[in-house]
Amino acid sequence: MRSPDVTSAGDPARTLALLWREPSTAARRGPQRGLNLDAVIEAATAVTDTEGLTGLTMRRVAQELRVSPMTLYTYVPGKAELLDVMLDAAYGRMSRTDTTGQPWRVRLAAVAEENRTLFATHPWTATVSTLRPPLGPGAIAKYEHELTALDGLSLDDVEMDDCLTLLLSFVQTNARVTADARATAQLTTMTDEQWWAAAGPLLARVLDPAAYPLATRVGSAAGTAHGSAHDPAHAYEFGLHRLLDGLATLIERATPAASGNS
Amino acid sequence: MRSPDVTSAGDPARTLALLWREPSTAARRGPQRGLNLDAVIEAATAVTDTEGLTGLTMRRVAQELRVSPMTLYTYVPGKAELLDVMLDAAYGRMSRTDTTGQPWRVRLAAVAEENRTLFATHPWTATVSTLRPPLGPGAIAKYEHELTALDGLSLDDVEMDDCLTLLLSFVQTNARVTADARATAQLTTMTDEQWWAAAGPLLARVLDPAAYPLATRVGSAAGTAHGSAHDPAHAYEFGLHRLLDGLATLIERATPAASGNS
DNA sequence: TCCGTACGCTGTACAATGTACAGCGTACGA
DNA sequence: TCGTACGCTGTACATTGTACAGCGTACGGA
Repeated sequence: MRSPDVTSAGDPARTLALLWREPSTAARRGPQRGLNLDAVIEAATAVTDTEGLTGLTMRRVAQELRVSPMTLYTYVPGKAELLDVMLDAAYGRMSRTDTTGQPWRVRLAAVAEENRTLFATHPWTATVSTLRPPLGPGAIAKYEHELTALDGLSLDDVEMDDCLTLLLSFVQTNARVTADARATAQLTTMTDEQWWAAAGPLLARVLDPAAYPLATRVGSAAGTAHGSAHDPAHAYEFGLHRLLDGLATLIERATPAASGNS
Repeated sequence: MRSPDVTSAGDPARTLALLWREPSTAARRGPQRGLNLDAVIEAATAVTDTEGLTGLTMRRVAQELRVSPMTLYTYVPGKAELLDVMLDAAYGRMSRTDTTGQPWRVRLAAVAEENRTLFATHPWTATVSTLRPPLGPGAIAKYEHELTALDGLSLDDVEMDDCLTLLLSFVQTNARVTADARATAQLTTMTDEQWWAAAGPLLARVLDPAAYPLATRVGSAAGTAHGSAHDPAHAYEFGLHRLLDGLATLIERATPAASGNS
């Protein structure tokens, strides 16, 4: 697999058959299978949860299952398809809170929170580009559930998709920062705090504060406010409120009296 | 380099020295240098602009410069540091519109547009995680310039950084989709449209519309509205307006009469 | 003028990864 | 009972970043 970690990079027909567990073509012959697809998914997910996407190698998963690397290829066409079924399975396991009857802000906040939990449980899911989503049962159920949070408002179908895309995109981007921080810390054997502690003084030696007054003032203020340069939890709270405020002007445009209602 | 494409993955001291072009330690001895750092940056940027981050290999850049791969290591400590100076150089070349005196919405829209232009000119810059930004002259100048767009409003320093981070994060995420689409198309030798044309009918065979009414209705509506499943240009317009609306409630909180003013 | 040495440049080599390929053995259907 | 489809495996190759050692150059000091 090349560097962009993307879903649906394999053959669509083969991938969809795998996602929907289409039954095998003919009667079984030969030796009994020692594993099954779900066992492979489970092992691969366990490895990736703890070691990140860089730890997801066919050899590593095979080792976990006490099997030769090439054995995996009898359960999965390739690594790209494995990633697809892993992600769809994770989508399928997400909890889906029933917020029927609640104000739209509460409903959307719940959707955001469910995705945030997914990204916290499986950090690698935040770093995968789902431009071509895995079209499996998990992803479809997730999409259906999340659209219900936007149903019944005065939005047309395209606007519903727009709002959901914007919201999920924000949550994923925020989670990606955390996942990247973890991966970078492992890669450089240095936490963000350690890196700033090393880079800050070096920067101070070459940087003229008079030439960049705002940058030095705001940069140091932001740096000391949160522990490091970026605080994803703070950015999440801040961004989610701004974003919901922004959606409010769209959702409540015609009926300002309905503020906060479903 | 491992899979996450991140900045500042190398030694901070070595990287900062490179970014700020600190003069070499002692008097030159031995053969004349055939190249210089800027030539390497230029060649690497040209390669990456056309072939994406996957095309950025030391061998490929060396070939461009008609030099052996290992020669590059006399100009740059490693690939990680090369990426840093490439990015900082790109930041340094960005145009910085003077929007002094304009309403804050116009100023922030200009900042967004400048970044959008960067990502359009150098798509790979959108796919790099700048969790630990390259602390070079280009990045600092960019930060200073963008903060001026938020100066003079009733925001404190931390809020200024919050707003800028949220805005830039949105623009980058939007651009990353476009860059990923390009990379995926090249990787799979299939455009997004072709992929949907292949996957759509396959999905229709296994998907029960009655079980997922919203997903099928909204999904197809969104799909036909824009040509494909995602239209980054549409998502940009939609998201930027929502986001500025959301910032408005913060910026204009105390002085609602100042709506749209600087 | 001449030489020692610092340094630019290069070829070779290695580790890690996805996976093509061919072989080996198993157990089901006839 | 036997042929064959199929599960599993070892080997092998291409692609990466880059460590290492060698080779030759040209400057600083005599």
